[in-house]
Amino acid sequence: MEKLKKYKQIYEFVKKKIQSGTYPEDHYIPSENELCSKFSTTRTTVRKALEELLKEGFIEKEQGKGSKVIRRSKSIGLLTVRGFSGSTPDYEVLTKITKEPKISKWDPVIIFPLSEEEKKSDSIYFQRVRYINNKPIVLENNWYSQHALELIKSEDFVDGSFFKTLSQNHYIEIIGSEQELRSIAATKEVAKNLDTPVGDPILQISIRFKTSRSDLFLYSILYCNTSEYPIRNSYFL
Amino acid sequence: MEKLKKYKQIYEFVKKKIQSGTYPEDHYIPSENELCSKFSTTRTTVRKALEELLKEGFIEKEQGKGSKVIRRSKSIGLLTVRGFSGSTPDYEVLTKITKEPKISKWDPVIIFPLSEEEKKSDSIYFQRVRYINNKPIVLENNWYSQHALELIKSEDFVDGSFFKTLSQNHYIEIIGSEQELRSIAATKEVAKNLDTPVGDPILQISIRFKTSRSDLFLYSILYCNTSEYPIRNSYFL
DNA sequence: AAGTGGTCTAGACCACGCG
DNA sequence: GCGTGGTCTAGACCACTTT
Repeated sequence: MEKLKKYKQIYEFVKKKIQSGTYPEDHYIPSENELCSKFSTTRTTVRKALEELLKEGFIEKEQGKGSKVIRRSKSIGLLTVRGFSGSTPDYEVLTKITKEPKISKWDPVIIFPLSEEEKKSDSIYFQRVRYINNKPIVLENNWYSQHALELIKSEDFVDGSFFKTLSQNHYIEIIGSEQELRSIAATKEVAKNLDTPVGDPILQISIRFKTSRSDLFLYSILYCNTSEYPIRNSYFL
Repeated sequence: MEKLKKYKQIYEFVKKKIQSGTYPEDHYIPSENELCSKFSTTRTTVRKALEELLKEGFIEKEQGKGSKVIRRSKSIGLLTVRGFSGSTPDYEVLTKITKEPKISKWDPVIIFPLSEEEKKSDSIYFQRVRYINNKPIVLENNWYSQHALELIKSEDFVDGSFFKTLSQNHYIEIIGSEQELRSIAATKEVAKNLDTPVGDPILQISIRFKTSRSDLFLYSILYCNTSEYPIRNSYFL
């Protein structure tokens, strides 16, 4: 799996230009036809790339005018397939591993039904805290099945990113996710990690990531302090 | 605007079959090629319809096998373009208007920037409570600009649905939304309407709906009691 | 080998915004 | 009138799953 799909190339190209500021906020990106000639492809493929940028809230489309870079507000665009690192705009983001990956029992807080193979196997579990501008904002618990993928130590994470590691070292891609959202009161553990009073309202996001390997799912439970950085989501078409 | 777009026809066709149980949970729907011949169209169009069903969590795709109806769990699939009525599975849903549509000032709780025309105009405001199985689950505040659309009385809502009214009587379609999620403590008003203690964790969803009329946006702020019915979201590809 | 969904090509016509 | 994005056609080849 060496070759990047064409629509992914276009997606990455435009995304980088946006993130680097080459395409500034509120400005129009090149038209679909221009991107077509630039990448020697057709509108179907270009539109597929733009559609993904649309879903992730990087651009918005205006019929008859063009596609415009969205003015990014102070909030984190979660709720997309990609993990945390791919979803925050330009804040200073920092991740600390609070519990190293280790073999453990499946935690009953996981609300998604496990497959038979997963149930028979133990899980690999690790915990991280995500900081934005030096404040702890998200506590993240992660599990995956030991039968499907070996234990990966956190020092082996590529650029500190678990998803990037899966992609580059194991050729595993995330192809989708299901999420369930609840508002809960901070437990002692959540409060301690997010430096917030016990009982404060916290957004709990339970996620099941689907991967390109049909026997491997990733399960995450995020606890988000949304008081300063709410979660963003957009939906089009 | 009489004619329904073809991909929308296919979308509605499959969605109805799923909701009526003709395509049961966990079963495969007709293949893309079958749908092509049924509707005398090409895969591009069929795939566009299925993509929307995918985004809204009605189906999932399995490469090499087919598209399967998703087993629906006890949660409300919000966070889509469509409003509440289009997003809950098969529970008994009931809506009560708690504040009739009337002209009022814009409420500063709206986090989205208003256009100049909107600022110059007053807003139409109404409030509803959504019940699932006779429990109040969502308190909904809604605004839109008076300059863009007249006041519509709640007794004129088609099937009690505001969005259906817009579509059928005013030819206005919802084409997208932006959302921002926060976990908050229930205020007195929220607590009273949702029959829950003051201070309980509540999921607040602020939404800006884009419509086919470029000068008209709909603004909603939902307060959701997620303790029994969490909010669902899925994301693919 | 046959059928499925995933990607892609090379066009077409339409609705919309703007000068 | 022209360029933009929105919809649609009619194919092609690929990767994957099942028989």
